[in-house]
Amino acid sequence: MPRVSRAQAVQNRERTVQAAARLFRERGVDHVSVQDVMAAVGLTHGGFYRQFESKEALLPEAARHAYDSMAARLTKLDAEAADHTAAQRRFIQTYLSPSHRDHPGQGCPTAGLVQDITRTSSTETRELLTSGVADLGEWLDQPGRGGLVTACTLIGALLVARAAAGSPLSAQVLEQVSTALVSLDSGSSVKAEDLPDVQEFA
Amino acid sequence: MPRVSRAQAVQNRERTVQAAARLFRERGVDHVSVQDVMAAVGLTHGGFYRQFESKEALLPEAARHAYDSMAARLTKLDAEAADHTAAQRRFIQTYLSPSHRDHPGQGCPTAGLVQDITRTSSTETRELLTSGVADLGEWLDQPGRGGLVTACTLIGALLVARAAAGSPLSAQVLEQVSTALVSLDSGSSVKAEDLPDVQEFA
DNA sequence: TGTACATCAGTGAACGCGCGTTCACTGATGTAC
DNA sequence: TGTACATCAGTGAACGCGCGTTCACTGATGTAC
Repeated sequence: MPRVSRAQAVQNRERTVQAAARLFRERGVDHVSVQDVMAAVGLTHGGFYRQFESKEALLPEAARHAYDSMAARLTKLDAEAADHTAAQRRFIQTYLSPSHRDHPGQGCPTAGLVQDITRTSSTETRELLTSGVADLGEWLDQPGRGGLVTACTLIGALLVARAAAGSPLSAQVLEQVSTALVSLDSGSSVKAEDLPDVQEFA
Repeated sequence: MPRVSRAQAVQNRERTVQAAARLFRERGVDHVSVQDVMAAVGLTHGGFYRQFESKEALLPEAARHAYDSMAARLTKLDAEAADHTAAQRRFIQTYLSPSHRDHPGQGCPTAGLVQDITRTSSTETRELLTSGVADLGEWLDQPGRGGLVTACTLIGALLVARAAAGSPLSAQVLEQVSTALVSLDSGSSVKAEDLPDVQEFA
């Protein structure tokens, strides 16, 4: 099996980063072993060190991958929506959907990695979060409501909804925050039932 | 040394829970060993199991301790402030202070433990977070702004500010969110410089 | 194009370490008389 | 109140396990001629 083509090796590396980006967000860095990541790509753990210096070195690459997906999502929303305000509204609804709560692996990198990034010594990784939040804040900016505030509200609500999963409070948080942000946005009161049925964040 | 009085043993147990409540919030459960907790109380690790069934059993007790402190803080704020609105304003300012950002050990249990509680299998612990957030939401409730939304905004802002510590964004988040929440509260624009100098959250 | 050799991606056993947990032991505390 | 004994909080060595990392090895790939 071993000694795979150069192209294959490069692809394996990319898939490893992608798997780590998902697993780290799902379980947190500490609950994902090198073996877990490699198994997710169909390889054994030993080969990991021919591609990465250490497990620690995976975090910045995984974070970059996750934040790139996030940026792509924002661009796509703008392309698909009627205008930026509509894109913002759609983003908020999707962000606060039960689906996003239940699938952190493909979800918001900030929500999935805050804790690990808070404790990492990797400046690079911390800067990824910082610019990711700043960019999201700009994208969410509205007259009368700073985008950074909206971003923090979304992140806090999602994290609380995840921790409270199983309790009625979880859905309640998603609904109340969604309603508050969207109605402020449109200037009119919007009921949770009227929101479009949002399936997947990723 | 061993065989300490009954009263001393009870006190040692309480101090152990207290130390865990601090350390878990500071570093996360996974980065705190049983030895760390016992050493913080001046004991050795072996004795731990005469007081607790396992390390896992510490989390609900630590969480309860932390949420009790939180509840006491809210009560105290109401007692000291002119009215509830003033207490709310003061809470928000303290919550979003650099001091609270830099000292998670005595700070908000939800912000400090969300990640660990999200992943725990302890229903008891999850319920502590759930009722803690619900209570805070009620306490923060205002006409025109659901308290749950405010609570999520505070939590999200604090977590982002912690992860971004060292970057200008960190202080920016604290200031912008504080200003947004307090000015909405009072109905007038309040500048960050005008906020009282808040030293400690705990 | 074909051949011989070097490279190196991936394998899987092994190592070292930290951590949760156990256990025999100690000796002051608490209790029974 | 005093005495003898049982209890048990705390000690520190030891165990087992998982995980990050290393390393000798394999054999297809890539390259030099």
